[in-house]
Amino acid sequence: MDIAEPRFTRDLPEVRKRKLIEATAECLAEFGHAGTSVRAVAAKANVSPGLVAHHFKGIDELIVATYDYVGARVAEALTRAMDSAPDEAESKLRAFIEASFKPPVLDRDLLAIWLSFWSLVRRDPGVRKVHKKVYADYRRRLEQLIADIAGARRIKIDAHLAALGFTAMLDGLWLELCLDPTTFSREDALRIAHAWVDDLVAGGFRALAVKRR
Amino acid sequence: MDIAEPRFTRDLPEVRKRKLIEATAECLAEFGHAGTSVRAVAAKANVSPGLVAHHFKGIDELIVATYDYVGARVAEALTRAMDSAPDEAESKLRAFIEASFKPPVLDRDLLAIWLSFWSLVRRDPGVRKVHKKVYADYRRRLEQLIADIAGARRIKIDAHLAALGFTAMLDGLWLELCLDPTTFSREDALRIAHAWVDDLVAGGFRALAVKRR
DNA sequence: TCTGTTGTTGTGCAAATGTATAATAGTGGA
DNA sequence: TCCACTATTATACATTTGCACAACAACAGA
Repeated sequence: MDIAEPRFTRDLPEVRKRKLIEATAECLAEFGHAGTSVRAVAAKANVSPGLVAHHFKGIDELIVATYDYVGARVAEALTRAMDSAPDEAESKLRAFIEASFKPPVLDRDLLAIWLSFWSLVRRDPGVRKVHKKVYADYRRRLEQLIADIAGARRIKIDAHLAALGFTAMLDGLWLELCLDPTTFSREDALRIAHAWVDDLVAGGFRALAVKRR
Repeated sequence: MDIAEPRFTRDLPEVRKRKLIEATAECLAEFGHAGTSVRAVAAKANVSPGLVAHHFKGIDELIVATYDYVGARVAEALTRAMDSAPDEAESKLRAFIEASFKPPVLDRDLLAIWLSFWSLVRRDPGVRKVHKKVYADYRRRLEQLIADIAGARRIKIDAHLAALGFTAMLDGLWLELCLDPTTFSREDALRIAHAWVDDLVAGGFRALAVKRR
């Protein structure tokens, strides 16, 4: 008669870790950095607080893991957008822009995670390393696209500097749009970013032509 | 004989508040958002914890006040730079750029304060209001400069959109430079920003020419 | 010199936090 | 069916947090 219903289910460490990471993401989105504690995450994941300590050293490590996880999903979304675009640099760059300003990239919840992570960058060398790597990858892809576009059109440009400026602009627009979607719109951001590409294609940014690094 | 040395000195509310605000700024810079509590601030300011509660409702209100205070100092620094430039829009814009990428604006400590503030924007309507105002002012000034530059050269451009893109780029560069000064340099950021102005002056950004808002 | 105002202290307390620990019980393999 | 492994729970404990309170004392005005 008594179907012994298990008081808890046992998961492979990787599975449980992923669940905890997802719970952390929810906590950061819902309560912010200040409200995201080991206990809050445990409650959100319906497990005991001790379990979090069993899998992660502390809340900081959990936030880093969350950044890793969510960051990979963002990179995926961007890659998918580029892959489904025609096999031509400009189209891919524009697909990248489009993907940058719609979910899952344009997402208030994502910003909360990013903010928490950024606040850890300064004090934790390991975090700094992860951040460096993620952004280097991010920029390398854009730099390549920009170099391809310029190369095909015989435009002389320091693709490295151009990519720095372009990513900074995308980041800034993304940040502001997540923080306060009422000041300007998705469409404004898209127009601005596409205009930058128009300018690149038209041979603008001549001041960045000289390679000097 | 006994020179009664006062156990504490009495300050006017405004003076004491400023001291607490400065202590908060130091805490945010030193310990980050997580390590900035009422007690930490009190210790940094050499006062009792109770005093903080006497002047501010809680740590959040203190962080907002700190953002207000520091934000005003930043705006001051930028204004001073523009005022000491020749009375011509392009010169002023370039002075603005130069000031943006050197202390006290380019400052790791400042970023810590900004990050804390940003993390409050989402949940607190009052904070959101302050943020909106600060950024609106910031953009209005740049928009005016851009409009002046374009107007003097008979260049058709949507100054509003252009200012949005330009501020986003400055913010992105500033953010990245504060987070990790090793990926690229102050000089890189300056070149990129100045190149944007070069492009504007040369009549670039034709895609933003159509006013459509 | 006295007195009222209020900035300031010091302390206490309940709640929340991180971490450690022993005990428990799912789960796969023998 | 039993056993070993370990994911998981439950609990405890020392700290830290925000908040509240009463008492104190600096300072200005009379």
